[in-house]
Amino acid sequence: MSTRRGSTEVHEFDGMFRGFKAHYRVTSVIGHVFSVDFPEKYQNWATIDPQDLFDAPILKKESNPKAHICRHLSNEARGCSYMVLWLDCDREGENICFEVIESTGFDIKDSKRKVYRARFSSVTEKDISKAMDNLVEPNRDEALAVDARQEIDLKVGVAFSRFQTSYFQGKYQNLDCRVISYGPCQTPTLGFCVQRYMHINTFKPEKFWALRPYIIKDGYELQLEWERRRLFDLEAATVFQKLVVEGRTAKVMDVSEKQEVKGRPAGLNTVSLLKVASSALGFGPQTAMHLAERLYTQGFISYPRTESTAYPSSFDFTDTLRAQVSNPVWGGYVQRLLSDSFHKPKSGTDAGDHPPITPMRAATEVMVGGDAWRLYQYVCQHFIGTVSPNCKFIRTKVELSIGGETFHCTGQRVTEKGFTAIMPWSAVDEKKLPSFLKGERIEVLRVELYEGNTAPPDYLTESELISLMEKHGIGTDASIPVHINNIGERNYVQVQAGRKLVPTALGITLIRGYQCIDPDLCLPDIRSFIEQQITLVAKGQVDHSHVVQHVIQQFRRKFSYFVQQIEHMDALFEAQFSPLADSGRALSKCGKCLRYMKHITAVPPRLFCGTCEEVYYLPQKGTIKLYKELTCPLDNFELVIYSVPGPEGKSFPLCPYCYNSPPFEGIDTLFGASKTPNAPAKTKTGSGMPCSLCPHPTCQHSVRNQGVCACPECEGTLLLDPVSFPKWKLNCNLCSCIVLLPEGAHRIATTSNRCPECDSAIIEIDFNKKTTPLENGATLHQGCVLCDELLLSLVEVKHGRSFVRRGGRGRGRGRGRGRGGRRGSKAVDPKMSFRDF
DNA sequence: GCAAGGTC
Repeated sequence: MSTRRGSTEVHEFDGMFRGFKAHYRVTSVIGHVFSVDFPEKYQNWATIDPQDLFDAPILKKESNPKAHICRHLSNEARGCSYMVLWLDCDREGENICFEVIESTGFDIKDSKRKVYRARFSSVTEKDISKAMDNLVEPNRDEALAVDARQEIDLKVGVAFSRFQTSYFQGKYQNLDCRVISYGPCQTPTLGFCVQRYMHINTFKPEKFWALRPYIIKDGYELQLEWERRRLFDLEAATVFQKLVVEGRTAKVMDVSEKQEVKGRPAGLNTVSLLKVASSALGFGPQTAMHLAERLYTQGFISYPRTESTAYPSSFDFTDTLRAQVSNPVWGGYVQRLLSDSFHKPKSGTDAGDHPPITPMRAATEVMVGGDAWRLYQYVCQHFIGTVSPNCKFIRTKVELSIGGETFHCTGQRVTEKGFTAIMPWSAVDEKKLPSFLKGERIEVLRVELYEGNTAPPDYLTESELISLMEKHGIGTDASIPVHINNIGERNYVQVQAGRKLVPTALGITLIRGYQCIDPDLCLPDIRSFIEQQITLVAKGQVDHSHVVQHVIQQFRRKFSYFVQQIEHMDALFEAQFSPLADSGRALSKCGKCLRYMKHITAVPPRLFCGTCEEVYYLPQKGTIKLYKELTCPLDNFELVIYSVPGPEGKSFPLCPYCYNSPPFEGIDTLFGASKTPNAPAKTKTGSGMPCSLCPHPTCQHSVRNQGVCACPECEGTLLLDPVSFPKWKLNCNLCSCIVLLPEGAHRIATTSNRCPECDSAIIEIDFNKKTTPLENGATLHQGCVLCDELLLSLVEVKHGRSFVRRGGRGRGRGRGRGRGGRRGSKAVDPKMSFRDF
């Protein structure tokens, strides 16, 4: 086999296919190739009514455009006569099959260039050969069911999330949450936590009483258990107490011994691993998955995402056990298992996905590190437990009668430790009991009337939550940790000691809100409903688009009812959170009513106009100040200055209105550059549009009119930092590049003139009289920062990793969209380079 | 800034 690199590796070899010689080419994807989203036009929160999202078209976009998986598949498929799809054998896997088919340009109807699907549930030679000999066709219906789920989840989730975020963030300042999300998995997950919280809060303790007689037998003092356990009536309990006290002696009515069995575990699946990781090892589900993934990629354990607890018939237990013989703790135990012939594991369930999680090769703490080591140890112990004998013990029960009431005591004696030898935490407690003879009479030492209170349950533990999610079909093995993480990240719950999930005021208020408007919204049935509907598609019983239409229609109605009734939920918020009007300091003037808006610094930062009852979001990080009372010529809003935090903080002006509603249709496509690999996310300005990114042709604050020249590091433009006096500088609007200008100058400004050489903006500098570099004490100088020798000698590039030569970009202003320009005639202009800096 | 699903 030969292997070469690509987006993913490609392996090639010669072999046989269906009785003919064939050259094989094997490559892979990395999860879904595509994911769904709304078209650009629907991305603007300020202009799109969430209700319209239900009717919006949806697009499939490449999940990871940088990986170029689609192009890779298309390239590798060229020249192939057959394609065999070996994806996970579940619905999502079937859906990915069709994503691959689409990417490669194969056609399932083409009888010459055939597409096959391999069905297998483990990657062993036997299973692979069997699947290769029994190729089937990919199942379109199963794939369509996933398409349906994707569209439903997207539309429902995004519509509700946008509506409730805008509504509540537009009214309250201390929600402490960037987004108030809704989802058919995350919301019921939160619902479970809040349900437990309410159970605790509404719990009314009740007094109960129990009789506890004590006897002495063979020198041991023993407390006997009452057959009635406990009574909630003191009077009745006192009557029984009197009877028992008067009984004075206990008569042994029966002594029985029973052989009991505690069964060894079945194979380990993801959900069990996550539960143990949380309850016994103290790792949250997300951490546990990361550790498990690392152990998997390093070859120490098998694939960690599986539902199955049944081992495949081809599983090699001997090999897996042998790898553990060298372990200092359980090596000897494993050796004995191997020589005494290990036990056949419990049958478990086969979900048809992957085998249970098992150790693959021996590890040491030094090899994998502390946390991963603890998880690895558990995987090993669990695996060895599954092929160990059951635990056997004898339970002795002694029944006694005192004054006509029945009591008992029990003892336990382990006869065979079995798997509990390797999993000591599940050991059966030994309880010694003296021997009793039937008919024997024993004096009663004393009779206690125990008074107790019923107690509420504790907060839901992560482990209990995982069980509930699994039981109700909320999420999958891969997504359960994500949902649990989400409700924490959004500040709906907090993880307390013992990995207990305590809902926050926000979490509680949200669930109580759904409960009073439409309880369906936070019940687990909402997921079951979607699952059950798309199963109809998977089975080919109902058309995909019918199901989507039907389900979307249901949710559209739920949504409009929710919007209509939101005041009921709002009443709960009102009681819990502070209105925007009560907080924040007046900062800048609204362009509509010309009154001051308040600056809300709580997450998410916003400006709030109390008169217009409008909210204008601001960048997440950094500080906001008024910008010289300048106003935006397009909408009259007073501009603010946004400063990126850090010692070399950059500042950019932004208009609160334009930032939220860019002044052009299709503005986002103009920002193609912000989505290229060089530029993304580095702007740290959030998703809005500051003036430094605005290409408006006439506004004097736009990058078209404030840009000086092209950034030497990226596709961005350098702009004069208007508040950087006396340490004047140019900031790139996309990356971290900064160019320091002559320090201490009185004034530096851009002019409307352009450099005839490189088309950069000519800047004007008014030097300080004492430090002017100009002859005869002159202070005023105009020039191009790139071409003027004096200026060039006075500037310095910061954060420029490489001074690459840039060319063919025109003037840098407006990203080369400027008028005229010299591109073409002089494609590579050395003057555009910052090399000389 | 939004869902849930896949994956390193």
